[in-house]
Amino acid sequence: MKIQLPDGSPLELPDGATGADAARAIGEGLARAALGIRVSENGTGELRDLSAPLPDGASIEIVTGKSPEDGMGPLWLIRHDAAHVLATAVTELYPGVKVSIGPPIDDGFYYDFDFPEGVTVSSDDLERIEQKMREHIKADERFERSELPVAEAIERFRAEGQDYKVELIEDLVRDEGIESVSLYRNGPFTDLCRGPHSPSTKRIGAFKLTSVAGAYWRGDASRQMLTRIYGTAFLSKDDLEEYLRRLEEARARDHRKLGRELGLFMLSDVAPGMPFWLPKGTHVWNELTTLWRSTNVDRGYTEVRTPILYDVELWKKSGHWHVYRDNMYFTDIEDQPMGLKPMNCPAHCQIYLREARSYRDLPIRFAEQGLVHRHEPSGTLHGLLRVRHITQDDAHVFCTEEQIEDEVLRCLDFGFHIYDQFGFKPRLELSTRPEKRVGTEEMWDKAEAVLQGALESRGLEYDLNEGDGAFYGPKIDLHMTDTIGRSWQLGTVQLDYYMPEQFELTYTGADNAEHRPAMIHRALMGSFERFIGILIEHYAGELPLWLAPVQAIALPIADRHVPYARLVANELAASGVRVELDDRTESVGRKIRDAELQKVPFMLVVGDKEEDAGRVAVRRHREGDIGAMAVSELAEKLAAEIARRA
RNA sequence: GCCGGAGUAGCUCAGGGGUAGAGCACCGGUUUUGUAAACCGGCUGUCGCGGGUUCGAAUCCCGCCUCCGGCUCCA
Repeated sequence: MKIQLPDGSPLELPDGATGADAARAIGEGLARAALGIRVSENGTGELRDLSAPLPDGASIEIVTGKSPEDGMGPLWLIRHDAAHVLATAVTELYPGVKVSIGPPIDDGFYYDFDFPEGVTVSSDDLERIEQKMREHIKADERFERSELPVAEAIERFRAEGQDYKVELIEDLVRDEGIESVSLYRNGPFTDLCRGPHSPSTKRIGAFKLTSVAGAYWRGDASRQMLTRIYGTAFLSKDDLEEYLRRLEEARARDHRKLGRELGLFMLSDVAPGMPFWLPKGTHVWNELTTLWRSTNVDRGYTEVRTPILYDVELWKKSGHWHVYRDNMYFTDIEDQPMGLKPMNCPAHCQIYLREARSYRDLPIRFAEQGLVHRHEPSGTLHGLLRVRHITQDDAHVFCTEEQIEDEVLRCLDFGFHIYDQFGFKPRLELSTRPEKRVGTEEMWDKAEAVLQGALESRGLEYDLNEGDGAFYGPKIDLHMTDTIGRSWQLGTVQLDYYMPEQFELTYTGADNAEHRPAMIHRALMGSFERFIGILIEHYAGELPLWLAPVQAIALPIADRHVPYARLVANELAASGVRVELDDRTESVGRKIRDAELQKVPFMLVVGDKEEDAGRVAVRRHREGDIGAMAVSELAEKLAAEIARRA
């Protein structure tokens, strides 16, 4: 048989030859380094076991530690291996444990177990499990693949009490009509597994179990809670250490830690999920508000303010009572049931309804820094990134059918304009019609086409999230990741045909007939809370000058320089700079250190020399001394930089 | 909400049935400082909350709250 190598050259092999044979035919070194093989038949490549026979005429590529990862590469293989070794160790250490699934993931792998009644595993147990895993890796056990008819496989796993495996096979039979399954054995452990695997356990260069967590079987909250053990594996010890070091650094950028250290906000047991904004954090918030307000004016929005508490009848009409009640807070006022708003749309509809609207008025764009409350489950709260008190940079655009496309594009462009300001590169997601929805198929066809068209007309990459739209319309979401890679939705642009219907919004057309406007719901930053949280992590607390709570601090060298330092501070303040004065009786080294730790962009050191010359010695955060300049020159420079929002 | 872990001074953390500790912060004093921590002294606590066991509980047990990591949810 003949196969083709990546450089296009052919390789002749005996019939029935395997990937391992091919590697050996190319070279002993390659054979030793080989972890897997990528086999392409008819153009589609697939990662396979080295032990699998090669099809005649295929193109192959031996996967080694140096191969690109590209979705499924060397790391995928050894992490998959490591998951099996983890299950091997756990089944040995905990007799009676049931195994479920254990895939490789972005940064490592996990395996989900159902431990016998009364057995709990905590992070204290990980070391013991790692020890056992090391034994199996040291023993360099081979991964051996075998196939078994479905009936036999079910019988086997049932006999072993491995109910989850039985369920998996039964589902594979039902959904894919398979007749046999593949099993992989390494040492004493055999697992139902599609593969592929590297040749043996020793290929796992370095690994570490990282955490224990709960996870529902099949991601279904109504089913058994399993114990998930997370780990990570790399080809070398150095890679592992580098990864752990990066994780450590990432923790230092955590907005919750920085928020406390920099005095931006606080959280308290007396109001879980509802941040308190400290004076410094409030400056950040206010700067963002100024940006928000001016850009909304620039783009034709008018600002409104609406109540946060409404008669429950409104929520019944809007549909929230039916679909969103569990996420809302209710109270009675003089026996009248009221609900705190979880969204601003019904409020903006009330304003729309206040007067008769003409097609000449459209589009009408109401923007509000809208305060909504949502009952987020207690276990999901997370600093500023998941809160119950949410201040949205919300807006609703009421427009005609013909205006929708243009308005959607304007929303997106507006969003990118804001994100550019911070150097954010959001990941885009298009969510389409969910199973539970309102409106006609034609409406959905058009709405989805409009959103997709908007993305494509801007040449934007996006992930399609089928069936995940709002019940009233599809949406485009803007996502950012936090410091350890968790994805958070910030902005959203949604097309809504439902709310105008519910509230009977109308406008008079050129034909003098009544028409129904469409509604675009959009929040671009998403919420101030979440946006600032991401902002803090993005900048690692080193906010750009215009956002920095304290933009400059005057540092007198000795007490006798305090009056001059105060003069300097006053002059800067008069130019609109947020400036402080450190008049403590401390060494200048101490004052600098404290200002550096507070990440103050400009430190202004003043002593005899500066006072005599009417100048300040300027020190830039992290850069150090950048030389002396006249106070007026500095004031001008800072004011200009702040105005540019650079 | 679910699973696991944690909660001791403002912060970071030690202690683990018998008088509550350290460093930093804070306060007082001395030093008057030239680009990342001057020196000396002092203060600081419902050991998350409630109940129980005990002669005695921060420590053991039960319930609750909050936080952390996941999962579900949200989007």
